[in-house]
Amino acid sequence: MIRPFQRKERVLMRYSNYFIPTIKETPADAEVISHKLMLRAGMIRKVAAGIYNYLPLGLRAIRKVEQIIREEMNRAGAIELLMPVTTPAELWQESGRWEKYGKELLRFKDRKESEFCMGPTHEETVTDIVRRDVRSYRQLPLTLYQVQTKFRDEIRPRFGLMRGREFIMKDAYSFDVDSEAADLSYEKMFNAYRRIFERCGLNYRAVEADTGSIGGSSSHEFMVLADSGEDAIVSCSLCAYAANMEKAEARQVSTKDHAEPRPLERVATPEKRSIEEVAAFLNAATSSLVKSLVFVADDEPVLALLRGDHDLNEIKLKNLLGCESLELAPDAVVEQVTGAPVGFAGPVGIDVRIVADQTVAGMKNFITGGNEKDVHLKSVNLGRDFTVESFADIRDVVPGDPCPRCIDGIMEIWRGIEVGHVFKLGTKYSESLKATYLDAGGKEQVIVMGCYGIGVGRSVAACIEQNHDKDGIIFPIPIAPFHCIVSAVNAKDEAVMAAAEQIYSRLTAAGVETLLDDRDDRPGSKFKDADLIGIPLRIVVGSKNLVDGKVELKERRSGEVELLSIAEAEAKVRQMVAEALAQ
RNA sequence: CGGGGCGUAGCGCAGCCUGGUAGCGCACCAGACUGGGGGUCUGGUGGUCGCAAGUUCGAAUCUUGUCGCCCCGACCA
Repeated sequence: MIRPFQRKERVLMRYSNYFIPTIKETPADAEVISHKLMLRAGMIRKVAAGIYNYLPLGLRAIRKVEQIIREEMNRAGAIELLMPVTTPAELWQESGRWEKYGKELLRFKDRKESEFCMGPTHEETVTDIVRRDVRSYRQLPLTLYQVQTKFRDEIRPRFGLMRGREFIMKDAYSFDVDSEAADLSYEKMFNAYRRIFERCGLNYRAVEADTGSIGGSSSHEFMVLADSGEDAIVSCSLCAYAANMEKAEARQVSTKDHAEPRPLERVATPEKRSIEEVAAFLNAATSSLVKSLVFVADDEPVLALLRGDHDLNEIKLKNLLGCESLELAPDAVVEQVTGAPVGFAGPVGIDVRIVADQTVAGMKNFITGGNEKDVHLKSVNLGRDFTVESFADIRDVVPGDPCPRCIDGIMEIWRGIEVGHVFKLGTKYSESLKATYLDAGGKEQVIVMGCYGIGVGRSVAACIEQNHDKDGIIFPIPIAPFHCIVSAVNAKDEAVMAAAEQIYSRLTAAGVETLLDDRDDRPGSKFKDADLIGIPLRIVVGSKNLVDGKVELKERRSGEVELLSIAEAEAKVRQMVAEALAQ
């Protein structure tokens, strides 16, 4: 039915006409706070594992983040385009990733049996664009970006938007004439990222990251600090050094044990397998033990040694060994290599490559496994009892380690959510896909690339992890779905509704994104909803105060309530929003 | 991929062990009262018990298979 005269009324963002299906009870399968709150606040709904509907409120928050990203990308000189989700297999075969990417890559065939995949990232596609139409150094540098849905068939999607299979990502790619120019592009993007996460109101750290299988010279991750974060990051208490745990350097501790070597001793340790068990049984500190781990590196067994209280860092070990695959050896291999069941491995009298953490180099008279069931060795010493092929940093940093960069700094460990990642790619894709240009001398050169991602939905989730209380979400104004909610306490009171609508209209006209809660509900439920969905500012219009021409202004974060005249309240809201958006 | 668990109304769950008319709370609809922090009462709507096969006079309940989901681990960006 067409009711043209209701058009104006429809334009009002009335809660009663809008769609914010909030729920009181916490859904059973949500683990982290952001997931719970996004479901409860009616922002998202699950469609399948790791796949979500973005409901209006959730979409508005996502759009806010996207908008900030676009503004900062554009400011940094990047240019927006849009690439398809569907990518033909040929491009991926050309780069070699069709085989390498594994099961995360969702593959499918069209009716003609041609193979495609859902893009988990777009290096291939964007490089294809550039190689077709960029010929000359005059066309460089060039940075292209898009905001697009990605699909990665994660083994275990979890935590709502935090680790979904389908997710919205901003990905940018830079193209430069040489690595020096590429460094400049990288720096521009790095700075743009700082601005983006600052504008989003996130408490984050930019940390050095391992470049992993993608290669390239350097990489930084932007980590939002949160206890629920899936990544461990370390930072120095004094200087600017910060890195992902995978990458964080452990400085060689110069504590050298000068004790005289004692004679090697065999001790019975029945059923004592773990470091803790052995240490307790022999009444020794875990740090006086040496942990021996058997790994299989490209089918070859390797023994890795660590001080008992340290953890192995597989990335570092993998980089040290320079192998393609690395995994902890299965029990059968351990038994074959050591001649003993798991739990009694040691370096003495063993015939495989031995690498050790640098900390081990300074140890004397330590305890190791005896390569025999229920036997450990005491007073084991390097050189005399066994030799190590190489010493290197192959352990995880632990809290209190000295900083690798400054003199007095101490390492601290945090949990973080990776919301952004910047990479110097080098020529990995431009080489395999033959993206080249002619330099000023007319000589063909390979383009040097960089890539830069931001998880948009994940940023919203991370924001909620950092901004909530027992009542719900507390959105920072820049990414709030609405800046202000006008609650008409008694929706049946005409004076109240009229005043609320006027406030709503004036705020909206002034650029304040406002939601009018006109629902005929009890005040309690309306307040609970407003708190839950996290609108930063709330104006409450009630009949009692309205008689004196007053309304209530409440700030969600502080809980501060002020009784103000309508004009004052409007002015204050406008000012607060303007200030928050001014950055 | 290995281990564990769960699929019963929109949501949260009970019933299953010991087979015999499918239940509770919330939500939803109607009405009344109520009206500044998820209110009360009355009456109602809604489920082929994930799906399939089997055992049985009879299956939500027992058996097998299958699909989906969740958790831990391995793996991965």
